[in-house]
Amino acid sequence: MSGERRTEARILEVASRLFYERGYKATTMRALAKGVGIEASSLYHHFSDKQAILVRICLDGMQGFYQEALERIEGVDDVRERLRALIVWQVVAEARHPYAGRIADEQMHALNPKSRKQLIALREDFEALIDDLLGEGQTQGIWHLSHPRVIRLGLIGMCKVEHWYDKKGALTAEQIGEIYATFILQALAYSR
Amino acid sequence: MSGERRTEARILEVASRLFYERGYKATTMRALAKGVGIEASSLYHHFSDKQAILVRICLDGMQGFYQEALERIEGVDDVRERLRALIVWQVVAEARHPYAGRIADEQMHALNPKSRKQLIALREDFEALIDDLLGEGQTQGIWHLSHPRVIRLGLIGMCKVEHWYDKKGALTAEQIGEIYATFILQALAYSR
DNA sequence: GAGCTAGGCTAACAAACGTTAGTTTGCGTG
DNA sequence: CACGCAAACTAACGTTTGTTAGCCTAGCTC
Repeated sequence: MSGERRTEARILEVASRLFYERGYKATTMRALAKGVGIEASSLYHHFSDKQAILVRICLDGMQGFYQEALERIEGVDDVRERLRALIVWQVVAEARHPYAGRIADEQMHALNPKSRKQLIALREDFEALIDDLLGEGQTQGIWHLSHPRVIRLGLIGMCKVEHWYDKKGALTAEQIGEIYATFILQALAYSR
Repeated sequence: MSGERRTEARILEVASRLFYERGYKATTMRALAKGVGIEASSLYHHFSDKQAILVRICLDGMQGFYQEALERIEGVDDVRERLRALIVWQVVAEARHPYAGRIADEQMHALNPKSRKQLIALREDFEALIDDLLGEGQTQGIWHLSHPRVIRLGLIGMCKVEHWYDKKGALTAEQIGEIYATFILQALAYSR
């Protein structure tokens, strides 16, 4: 049985789901262990403590999200297409790594200060990506926003589909992302 | 000192803030009591148990929100203006009753099944309001949406400003709501 | 085959938790 | 003034929680 090298991955998987469904504090180590199929004390062979599990989920998730965001706009020249790519990616990312995004949002208070700072920094990096993009469009005369930051916050809020997105629904995450991207670009095109 | 008839209101106030900041489970009755300025056991003179406090916050908040939503569109004829009113109200409501909206979203898992059902029903009533509105605009030929439900979900997500709205910021909640309403109506006008 | 390690187990601890019991205090009313 | 009640208190309860200690076993290495 010890050939199963996946225990750590399974812990992260189950923990993500439970932290998402019940919250960090309300998820007990015993419940987590039961979900994985081992005893609570065995969790400590893979993680130093409960906090370390949360840190891994939040930081690894956010790091990967930001990294792929960069990759997806690399080499794309048109401002509109870069923005479209980022919007689609936000939606797709939530579908691909379910729970991680919302945990990072909602369980941030449960993180130790150091990790929380890192997480906030990563999020701000991503936000800066969008702010820059909105600024570029502005200087290029593609749109005219009097409150770009408020719009940016709205865009990000719009893309938080995790709490209703259904894998078995009629639309894929890509399709939903495209719908939002088109919607947003339409509004931007006629902004003043 | 018993002339202070506000203890119950203060409990709800402090509990809202703590449930929002730390989550329901992570908020202890002792911490709540300390915030109010009484002992933990004294909380049980005002509420039967911890759960009852959460129920009050979620259900009363949602009930009030839905009620005023109805009032705000009553007598408004133009579809676009009704939608604008609902969008502004969503933003304003979060600023007026801080925490309540996000608690209802995030701590729903901590609610007993019965109250959870009631809360979901209220939320669905509100969502139906927007769906109807979007449908009306469609039949009147004001916009053409191929996926109105997805758009509705996006609109609601956009209005969740509670986690960044700043009372002392440059913009009032009304102003932010107007910005979003204008943005959304612009996108709708050119949708196909 | 001896010995090490990874990864599981059982049992237990100390702290923290929601809640209850019983008491005290001060105000308003008959 | 006696009484009832609202609202606070102190003290304690039983449970749950994160975590630790110590033991066992299978598989790999020398």
